[in-house]
Amino acid sequence: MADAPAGRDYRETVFLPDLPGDPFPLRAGLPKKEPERVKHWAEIGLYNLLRKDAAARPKYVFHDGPPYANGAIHIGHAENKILKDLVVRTRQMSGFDCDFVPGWDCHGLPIEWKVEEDFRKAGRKKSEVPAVEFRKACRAYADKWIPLQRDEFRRLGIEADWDNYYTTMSFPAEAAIAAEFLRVVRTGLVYRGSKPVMWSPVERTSLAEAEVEYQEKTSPMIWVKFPIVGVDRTITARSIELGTPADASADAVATHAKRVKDLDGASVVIWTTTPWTIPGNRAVSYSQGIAYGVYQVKSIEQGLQFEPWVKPGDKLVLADKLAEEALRAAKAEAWERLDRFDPIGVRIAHPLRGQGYEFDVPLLDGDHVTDDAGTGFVHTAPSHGADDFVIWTKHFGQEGIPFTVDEEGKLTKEAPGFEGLEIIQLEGKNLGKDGPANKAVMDALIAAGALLARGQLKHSYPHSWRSKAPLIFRNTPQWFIALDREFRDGKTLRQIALDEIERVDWGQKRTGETKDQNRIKGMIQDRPDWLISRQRAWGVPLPIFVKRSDGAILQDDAVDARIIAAMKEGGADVWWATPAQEFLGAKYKAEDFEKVEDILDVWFDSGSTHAFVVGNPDAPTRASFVNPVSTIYLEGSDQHRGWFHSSLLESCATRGRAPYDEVATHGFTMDEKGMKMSKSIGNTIEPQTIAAQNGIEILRLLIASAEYGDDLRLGKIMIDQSGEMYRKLRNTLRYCLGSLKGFEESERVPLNHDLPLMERWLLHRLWQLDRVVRQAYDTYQFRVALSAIVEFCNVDLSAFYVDVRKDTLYCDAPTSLRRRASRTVLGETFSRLTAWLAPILPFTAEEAWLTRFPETVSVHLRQFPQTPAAWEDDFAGEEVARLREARAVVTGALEVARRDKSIGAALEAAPRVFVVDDELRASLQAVDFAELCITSGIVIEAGEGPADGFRLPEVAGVAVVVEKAAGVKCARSWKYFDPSTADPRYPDITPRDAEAVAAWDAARG
RNA sequence: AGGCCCGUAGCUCAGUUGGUUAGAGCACACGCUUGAUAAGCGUGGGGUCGACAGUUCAAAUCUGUCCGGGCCUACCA
Repeated sequence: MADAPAGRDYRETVFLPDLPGDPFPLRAGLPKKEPERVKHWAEIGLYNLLRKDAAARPKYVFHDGPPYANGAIHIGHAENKILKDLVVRTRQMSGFDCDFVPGWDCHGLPIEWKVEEDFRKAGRKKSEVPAVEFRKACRAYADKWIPLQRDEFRRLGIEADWDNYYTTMSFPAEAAIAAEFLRVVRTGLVYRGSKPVMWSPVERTSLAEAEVEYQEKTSPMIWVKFPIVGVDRTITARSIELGTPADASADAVATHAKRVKDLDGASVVIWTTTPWTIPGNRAVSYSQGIAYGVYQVKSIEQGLQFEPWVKPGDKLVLADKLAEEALRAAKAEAWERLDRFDPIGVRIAHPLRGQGYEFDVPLLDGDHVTDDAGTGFVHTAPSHGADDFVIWTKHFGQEGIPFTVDEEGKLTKEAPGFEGLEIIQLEGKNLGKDGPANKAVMDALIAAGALLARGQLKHSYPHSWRSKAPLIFRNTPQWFIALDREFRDGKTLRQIALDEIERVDWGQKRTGETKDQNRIKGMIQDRPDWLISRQRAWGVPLPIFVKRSDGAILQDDAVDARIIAAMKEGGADVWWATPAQEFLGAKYKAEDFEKVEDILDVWFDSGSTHAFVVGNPDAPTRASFVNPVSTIYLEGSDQHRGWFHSSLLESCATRGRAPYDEVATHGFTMDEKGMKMSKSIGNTIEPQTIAAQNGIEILRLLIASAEYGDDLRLGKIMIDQSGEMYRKLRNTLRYCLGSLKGFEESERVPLNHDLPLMERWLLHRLWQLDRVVRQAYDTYQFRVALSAIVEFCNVDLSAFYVDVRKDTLYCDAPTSLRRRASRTVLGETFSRLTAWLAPILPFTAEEAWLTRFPETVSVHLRQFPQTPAAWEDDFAGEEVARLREARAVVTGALEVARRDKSIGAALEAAPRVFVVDDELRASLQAVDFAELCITSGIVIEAGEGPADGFRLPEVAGVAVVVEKAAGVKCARSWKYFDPSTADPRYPDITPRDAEAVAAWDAARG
């Protein structure tokens, strides 16, 4: 072959990066390939291999917050689980053992509703279905969804212990949740109080806000007088300053005297549309922001067909803005404003004083009071309204809130004079209409002379969405966990929780962001006691007995142990299915105790998962949870009031510490305009759709590149952009694979400063990138890592290193040191890129890795490669940066020449480069600058260069004049060269190419 | 309605303690290449930093008000 004819086609001698059979095509076919890979990982038991591999490493616990076992997963679930997967995978590859046990939350209303509906369709009311049967149906419902969701999560590429997931409804979990509650009971924090809830007398049940619908209803409205019975001398700011209990100045005495005179016989007037709540009245609220006056009636309207209740001379206290309206309703004709009214120190009586309502009624300052309607004073019945309850408990705690209404909506003996009266009619054709309670109360008020006026009002009123009957607010006994009761080293639960919030890293240690910490802190600071009892069916009971004689909770280890043991065997159902005496044993008599039948707030369930899933902190459930370096929770930012919150309180109550060391949050998925996704608007995007159309890695990449702490925007443009990013990354891996084709260990060169500058520089870049990527992954800032990787691939590799080195890679002989160095360093690059990308692109990284190393098991069993400190090479870094600046002037000049049509490809040029600076000129001369500029030749000269030379304003002292390359075009490398230098055997190619072809020919005989 | 948070090029993001003409990648336009080719390279256009007011010699950066958006304020998870 030595005498190869001129005009030979050298293409076969060029080391092009195409791969035989193209095992790693640019067109990835992700939608089809991803599910196959998931199946493969399951088959080889990758998860167990990961555990085995990492068994000896430090532990890092990621505790999965359980999604609700109901319905197909949506895009929010996908973001959540993908972010978790990113953390788990990066921890695992950063030298830790990061075991991930996924879980499901199973109890709660949504399933209860669904099951209730199913029973109703079958013609059975919930009240007719035995509790155990009903619960069994709920369990079956959750059980149906778990495997479906699990498969959807696996499709997202989430690596987890999918065969050993946890649920909050497994028997051991239910027993553990009950046991956790009993632990809290032992702290003394659990107490029985009460709270008004939305109640449907017709259905005899409480309702959730979501079960309530608002409809028009006509109600009576009444203005009621609360007589003023005393005016105390007030303590002014000035007297406090002077240290005297009351202002004793002569002026103050006179002012007080006038005040007493003005208010003598006066009444504070309230307005309400629920007369039946008057027996429950315990306070009147006012607002400091409203101006009030004392009004005296001068005359009443004449010619009325009835005698109004108001009389000339009556003194009424009203908000100035609403006084006229109230006085007109009372049929007053003329009145006089005697004075402004100051509520401080005024004592008033219940309007039914003398009939069992002997107490004074305090005047309370409340933010909820407005002067938009009514009288500016708000009738406050803590049993019958949320605002009422809040303002009352703020001043007086749980004391003194009466139970004036029973579960049928009848007034009780705590409403003297009205016992047994129905608020709403429960039967007959008037079902849902007002019962006799309203009229009876109004009659009593009239008889007491306390009614000022009345009328009728059509307004929006809550109704049950099922029975359509009107609802009432009813005070019911409930169980609470106290936040401000000292229990552990003299600290309260609130204090311990706040201390733990300081200890935990909410991002302030990782990124300096304090918003999550502030948010949870604010919530814990402000929240009321934890209401933990619910009158529902699908949950874990409060497994306690209350002594009838004194209301104390029975605390007996033997009883508790029997309850827990039974639940471990038979689940929470045993609480309903087992006679109380069996739990109580021989020591107690069942009839002496009330068995609590409420269920626990489902937040208590999820707040207890740390106890039975990871065994926080001293009873780890797996070897991989022993002595963790750190325990992290990561959820949507709504969980500040959800899981983060309940877990914190539960664990602080039972263990005195938060169950986590780190918390990270993510925002919500929005549409492309940043608007909330909703089915009714039709702007939702399903993860299943992205998986089927684009491949789930496109979504993973999108999430990894986002600032996930903020809301995530999702639309076609973003998905397309992510697809482009994917293509670039994949093509980079593909090019590496092609360039490394047939690489053998013997070809490897030592990685030291004897390498060519380009390779020294590339190693230096990898060293830099290594630091950025590690630091970013350590702080869960995936976008920082990814953008550094992408920029490296685009700017350093594709546009520079590879572009320059193509000539070497394609045309040098295999023995060329330059080519060997390049391939060795590209191997290191490939090694790092596949590792760094593996958490984000688990499918593609695996595909690339196994394409190069088919004998290995999985890229995911790797660690992020250690990068030797010796790769740091500031000289190479700075030198190449200078060379690239000069190169930018050359490419700029070539672009001008191209526009002139004087050249096409860069190889057609041989520019002259004028460099003023001696040092820079020396740098250019120290390397093959033509190679860097991908030109066939280059001339470096000293000086400013000609005036019409090409210059860039940002690169001073460099000018370029483009000249066409001399000689002939090499038939192999397409470089222009002097044919007189050619090897006679290969006259049409450069000597370098001739050497390579000779070797190629020799290898093939 | 309140509490907390977000708002920099078409898109995703950088912008150190306030300090020169506000950056990157992608997208877009034009050109080159046709040996990364349903690829690769180069050049270029594009931003009153949500709006307004203030503090300052100087504001994307600090303060206030407003606008737009989100989460929370559920016997929802």
